[in-house]
Amino acid sequence: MPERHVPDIVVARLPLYLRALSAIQREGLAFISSKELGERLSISPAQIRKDLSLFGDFGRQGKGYEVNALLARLRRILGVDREWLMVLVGAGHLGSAVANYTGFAQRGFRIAAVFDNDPQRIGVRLGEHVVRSADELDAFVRAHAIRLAMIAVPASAAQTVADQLVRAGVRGILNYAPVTLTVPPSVRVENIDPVLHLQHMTYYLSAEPEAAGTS
Amino acid sequence: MPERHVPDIVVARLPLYLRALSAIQREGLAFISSKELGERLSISPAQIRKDLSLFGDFGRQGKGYEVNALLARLRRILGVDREWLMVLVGAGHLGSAVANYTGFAQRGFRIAAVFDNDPQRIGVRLGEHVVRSADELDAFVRAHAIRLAMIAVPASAAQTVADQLVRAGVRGILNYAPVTLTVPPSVRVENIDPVLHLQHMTYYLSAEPEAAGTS
DNA sequence: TAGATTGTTAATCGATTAACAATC
DNA sequence: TAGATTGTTAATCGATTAACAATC
Repeated sequence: MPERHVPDIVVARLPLYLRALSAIQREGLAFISSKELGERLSISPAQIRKDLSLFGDFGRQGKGYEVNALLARLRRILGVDREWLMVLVGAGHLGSAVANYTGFAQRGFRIAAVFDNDPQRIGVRLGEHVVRSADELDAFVRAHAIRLAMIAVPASAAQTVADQLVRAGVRGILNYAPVTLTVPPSVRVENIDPVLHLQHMTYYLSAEPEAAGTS
Repeated sequence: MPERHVPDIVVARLPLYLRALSAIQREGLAFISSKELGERLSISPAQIRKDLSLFGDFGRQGKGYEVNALLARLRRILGVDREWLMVLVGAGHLGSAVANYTGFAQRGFRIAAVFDNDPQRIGVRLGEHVVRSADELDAFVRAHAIRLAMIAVPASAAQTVADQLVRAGVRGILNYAPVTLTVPPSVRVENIDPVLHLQHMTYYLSAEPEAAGTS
């Protein structure tokens, strides 16, 4: 019932809670306290309680949160209590891996079709898909009212693909290409660039030349 | 010379600056202002100036930042002004895609070897690698003083692999498995779980039942 | 009941932004 | 010079944490 302004940074943590709770459910635990959940996720118990309290009172004093109930509620909040259809654009090495990854369907994200503009790849079988021509992308997205897409094309082609997707009605893009996409404010983009993560880590692994001492 | 306490959130933005500046360099621009860089990245100019000023005075009033010089400096700050060797554990669909991705080597991250514990996969050619037995992992990491690793094994095996890597001396792990890893504080972990990003987006794409109006 | 843990408030902490003198 | 943009300070904004009454 509450559902006040939910900061985006809180929304970003909810899937993490969901993932951890799924594991806890598989372990057969019926209740979990914010303390223990926090330990598993390296998040403070206070933060977990505060985040969850934005959406209602799920906990029970003295016991913690009922795992099944909280899982169901989080799925509902995140909108993953149903199946989502996605299109995948790009059938190279990365696109192939994405198409073959079973984790999407397991968690409710089904790839409805895979597209590429390379004649060499069109028609090729990819897991349970046959790669389609990018020419069919617009019609397919419209026909199936697809709202989610994944881009796994080279950086040079990513913006063009994004423009096509947006025009066809896509509202969320998971972008694997190492470029910042420009889209209208009504469209959400999330980026995955593994090199960015590696560079983040090397900062800490590189002994800074001047700053030898810690203090 | 300055190099005061650098917040981690600033460190996380530096690779983004680096990536954008590389593109700007390819376009042939010699100078870029914080205003224009900010527009490309959807980051405020003030934030860019503040972030960069933590590391010194790179800019020139009236002109902006010299692209080449800033690029070189950022590479040095992040520790990517040299090549890093990595090991990749897991040679399934995802591991194969990672092994074949040319973007790592292009940006200075070289995969030195690929490991798997499935006899079916050991010995198989993967891009320029031949998959090795996981039994050799520890010795290899030590022999080559490897500090970075990527985990692309099933969730159920990820923690065990992480433990092995840490014992062998790895200091940074890029984890593709959808689990939270537990490692000593001296080891850094970055996670990539595409489903988490999708769930983040579906929150906004799902019309909340009760919150029909915007206000 | 005694013990444990929630939900929430207030305090703290940290990050972002606005503004502007300095200066290329 | 006039115009543009930096580096930096102070103000604002927002997020995290500590603490505790409420209560299962």
